[in-house]
Amino acid sequence: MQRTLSDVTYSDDEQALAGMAKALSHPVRVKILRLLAGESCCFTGELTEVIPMAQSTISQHLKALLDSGLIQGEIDPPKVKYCINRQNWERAERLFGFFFSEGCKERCNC
Amino acid sequence: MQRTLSDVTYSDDEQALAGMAKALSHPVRVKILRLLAGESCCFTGELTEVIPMAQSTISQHLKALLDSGLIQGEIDPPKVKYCINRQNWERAERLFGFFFSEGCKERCNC
DNA sequence: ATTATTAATCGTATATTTGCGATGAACTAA
DNA sequence: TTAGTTCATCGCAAATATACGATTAATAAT
Repeated sequence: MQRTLSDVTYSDDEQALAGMAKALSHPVRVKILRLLAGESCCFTGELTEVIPMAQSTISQHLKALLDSGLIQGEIDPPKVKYCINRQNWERAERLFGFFFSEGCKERCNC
Repeated sequence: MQRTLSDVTYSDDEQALAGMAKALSHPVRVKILRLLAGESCCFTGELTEVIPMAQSTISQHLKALLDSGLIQGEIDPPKVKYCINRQNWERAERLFGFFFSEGCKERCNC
């Protein structure tokens, strides 16, 4: 993308929050996270049984979640067990919690 | 096993959370929200002074934030004052808070 | 009226995302 | 070995997102 103007700079928190939000910005990824987090750790195969999407598409979304750090994969041949990454999950919880709680305080006179 | 594609259904919460996350999925929108929420309500013009992006681009991002419901606009000719929409902001706070707190409880044995 | 200011919208170019089927890689079981 | 299972990756097409400059609309001030 063309960037002829001076580049915008972002704080670490802004980038981290946007990155986490991007991982959550597709409903099927929210659904996958709920399945992984709420019930138990899942294998990819179980996800394809629950979500009517091509296996390759689900694998792509899992990769996006892996890249965000919100989940981790554990090889258990021939399957792969995906789990919530507790550390990053809690970091995301803090980031979003702080973002929403600190925003729009008494100074915002709308 | 072949299955019928393109018929994934999502709950209201899944769609709402993904929609809010999408609004937060670009760092400049996070920055705009922080400016609107943290300091004071801003006019668009003040944003263009702080963020080195074309006015049309910032206007596009503001429109995305408007569509998400996280902000609202108040016409104050010839300017437009954008503010956090408290109601939807708090809804987003609850949605994200619940999502992260309910996920990955004791059942998740990773 | 004319001019200035402000912000939305239009048109365009490019980048990214999304989804699928096909294929490949790694491992197991026979 | 051969065949089967599981999941990642490739290649492609379509949709969406991003960013810009130019233009338009609305209003205020002169």
